[in-house]
Amino acid sequence: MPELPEVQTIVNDLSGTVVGKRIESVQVFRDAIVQLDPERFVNRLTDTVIRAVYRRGKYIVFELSGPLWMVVHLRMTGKFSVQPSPAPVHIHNRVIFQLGDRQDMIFNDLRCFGTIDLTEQIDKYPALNQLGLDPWDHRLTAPGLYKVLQHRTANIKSLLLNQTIIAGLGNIYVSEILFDACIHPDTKGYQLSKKQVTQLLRSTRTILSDALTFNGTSISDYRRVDDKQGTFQNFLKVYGKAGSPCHRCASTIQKIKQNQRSTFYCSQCQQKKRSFKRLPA
DNA sequence: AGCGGAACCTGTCGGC
DNA sequence: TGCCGACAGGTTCCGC
Repeated sequence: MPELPEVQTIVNDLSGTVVGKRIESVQVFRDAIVQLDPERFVNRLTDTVIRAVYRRGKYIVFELSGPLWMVVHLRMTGKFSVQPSPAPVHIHNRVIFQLGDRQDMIFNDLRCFGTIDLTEQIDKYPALNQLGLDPWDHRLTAPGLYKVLQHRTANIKSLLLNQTIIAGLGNIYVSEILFDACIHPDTKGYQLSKKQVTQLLRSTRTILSDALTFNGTSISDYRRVDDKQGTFQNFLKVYGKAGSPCHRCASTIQKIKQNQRSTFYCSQCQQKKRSFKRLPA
C-alpha cells in the first residue's frame, strides 16, 4: 500500500497531531505486529513523550523521550488514525496508544504484515541502515546510480523496488516513473544508457514530488490520519490502466507480471532499445 | 552476490 | 447463491 508519498503524508499529518503528546497507556490486540514481547513493549512506551515523527524510506520513526525510538512499517495495509478517546472498536485495530489529551493514536492493519519495533539506538537499527538513499538525497546522482545499475542483470522494474538501491519506491510509482522516463520495464539494469539513467532519476523525483503534493494515491486501503484520501490516483497515467489508451500515443496500456507483481506500461512509448552491451563481468 | 519464487495474512472480486 | 482461484500498494527468507 503505502510508498514514499503516502508515508510522508502520514508523517506530516502525525507531526501536526501527536508531537509533544505523552503516551499514557498502550493496548496490543495482535501480538505479531509488535517485534518484542508485548508486555515489555507496553512498559517501555508508557509515560514516554513523542518528541518528533519522521520518515526514512517507507519506515515511520517516532522519536520518544528516554531516549527511545519506535520504528513502524505499514507494509500493505497499515494505517494510523488519531481519534477522541475511547476510539470506536474496529476489528482491524491492532495497537492503540492512549495519549495524554484524551486522544487515541490507532494502528490499524487488515493484513497484519505491518511491524512496530522499539530501539534505544536508532543509529544502529539494521533495517534502516540497509536502506539505500532517499530519492531527494543529494548524494544520489545519475552517474552514481548508473554505476550501480551497470552491474545488475535484473530488470529495472524490480531493481527500482529494491529498497537497498533507492529507498521509498513501490509498485505504483515504479510503473509511473518508467512510463514518464520512456523505459521498458523489462530492460535489464546493465542495458540502461547514461542518458536513460539521468532521465530515470529526473522522472523519479518529479513523480514522487507530484504525488506528495496530492497527498499520495488512494486506490483501496490508503487513508490519511484523518481518514481523508490522497488524490494522486486521479493523475496516474499507467498503473491500473490496462486496456486504456496511452496519454502520449493513444496505444493500449499493457499489464504484465514481473517477479509475481503487476507492471503497467505502454509498449509504444516504452520500447526496449536494441542493445549490444555485454553482460556485466 | 544477486536473482527469482514462496511465504507471511486477510479480504475482495470475478468466473463458473 | 456458493465455491474457488486470482489478486492486492511490501518485505524477508530460501535455494540456486
